[in-house]
Amino acid sequence: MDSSADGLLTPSDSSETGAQQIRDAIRDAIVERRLAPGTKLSESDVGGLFNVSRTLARAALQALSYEGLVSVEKNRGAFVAYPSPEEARQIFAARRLVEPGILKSAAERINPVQLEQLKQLLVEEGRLVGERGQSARRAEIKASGDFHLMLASISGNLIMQRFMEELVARSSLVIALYGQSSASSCGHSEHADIIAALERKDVDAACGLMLHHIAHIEADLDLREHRGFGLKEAFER
Amino acid sequence: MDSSADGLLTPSDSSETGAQQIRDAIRDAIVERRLAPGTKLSESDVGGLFNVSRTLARAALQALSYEGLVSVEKNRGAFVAYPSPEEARQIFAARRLVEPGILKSAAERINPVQLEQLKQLLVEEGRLVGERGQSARRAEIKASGDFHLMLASISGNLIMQRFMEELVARSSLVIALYGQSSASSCGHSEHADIIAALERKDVDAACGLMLHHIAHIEADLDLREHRGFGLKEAFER
DNA sequence: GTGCAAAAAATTGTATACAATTTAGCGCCT
DNA sequence: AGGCGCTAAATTGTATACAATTTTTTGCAC
Repeated sequence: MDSSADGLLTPSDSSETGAQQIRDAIRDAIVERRLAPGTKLSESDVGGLFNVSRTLARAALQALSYEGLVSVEKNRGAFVAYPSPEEARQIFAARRLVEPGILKSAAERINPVQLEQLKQLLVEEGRLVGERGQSARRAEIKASGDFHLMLASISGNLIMQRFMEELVARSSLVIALYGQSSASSCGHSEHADIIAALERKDVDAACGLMLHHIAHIEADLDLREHRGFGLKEAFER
Repeated sequence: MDSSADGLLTPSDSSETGAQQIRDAIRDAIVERRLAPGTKLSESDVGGLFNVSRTLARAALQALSYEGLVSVEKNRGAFVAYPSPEEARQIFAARRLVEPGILKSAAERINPVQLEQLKQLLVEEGRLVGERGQSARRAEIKASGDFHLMLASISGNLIMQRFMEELVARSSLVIALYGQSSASSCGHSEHADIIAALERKDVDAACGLMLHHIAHIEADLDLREHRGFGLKEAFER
């Protein structure tokens, strides 16, 4: 099993092949938290790692910066994004703003096959919650996001789908930084509730549950300013 | 007077200076419809035009492709995006989904100064509607978009603001392709109505007016498939 | 040992060079 | 005249080379 659930329906970007693969690989590493926020991503290192020139490495990094997963600072290089608390709040505000609408749209268009796929995703997610180990944890993170992404896919709007991809990926970073309960799966049953509401065509309830779900994730965050002390502050008292 | 209203609050991208400027220049050209959809943007030409190497030209084009304003096809080059009718529908669906939420958020946070700026934007827009000539038309297009962008800026959410920038820019392309009444200003008074509702704190009314406004713009579109015949079809009857 | 300054090393910014692919032109055949 | 295949030109994909900037190291004074 590899990156798996990209089988949703990738926009088929059509641009250069090389940089694309690198971008995707790095993105996966960031989203699955194998790369910690703030990590330096030097062009030479990235290029060397994938056996390509700096040109492609740079293009990949550049692409990731447009998605907000990497921040490139002029003349200093690229780093895995380190979203500020304020940025974190805005990411979740955006999700609250957008996801009910996506859900509503998805509810109008969903067909039995898609509903089945959604449920399938859910049991997969449930299975991973049970399993133990780093690898399962990573897969669980991905699966949890894939639920939201699948809804966006069902909504049939590619633009919103891409936007959600960005938001979900960035959410992963935020949770990595500010999440408290290590179990990111706290919302697994909530996914089930949303599907149930969807199945009985109760759109309003589904939207309410979605908002509740997002709020729940956000409630697990500790968004006080500079929680990681700056080394000086850490020893000042 | 130059590109003017970038004074809103540009996210200050921080990446490379060179490519940025080129990207912005080309984006302006696309949004103001000096570059028609489908126009080929060869890397050499772009580079030559701005006196930089292909490297920077390519980076700029790449950046624009992430915004959906340029479509780059592998081994074939970059073209000013030519959104399909379906894509056009999705762009406006996204706006319907997102703009009421942004407006609501803006209404909660707006202060008198911002309200004044918004009104200022409106009179500026009104002035341009009256003027005649290509240059005024372009400025009017920009001003019309700036209204929506300013609301996003007031909402205080940088992520939604950037998303709206993308949507507004792409809308301009859609209107260029499928718009019927040449006057894109048909919705000028509607902007005023929205501000009026905003001023009397009637959020629901404002949202309703916004939806009406977007629907109004969309209603001016002729989204039948391949309205521009393919040269063969054009002479077949 | 600490602090500062200059030099060296490393890294990014940009241009150029070469390889791969597509597009256009040309001749030839039917 | 019209279509087919080949060659040449143009264009993109990728790597490398050089310039500019930042970071680290080194050396010296205190």
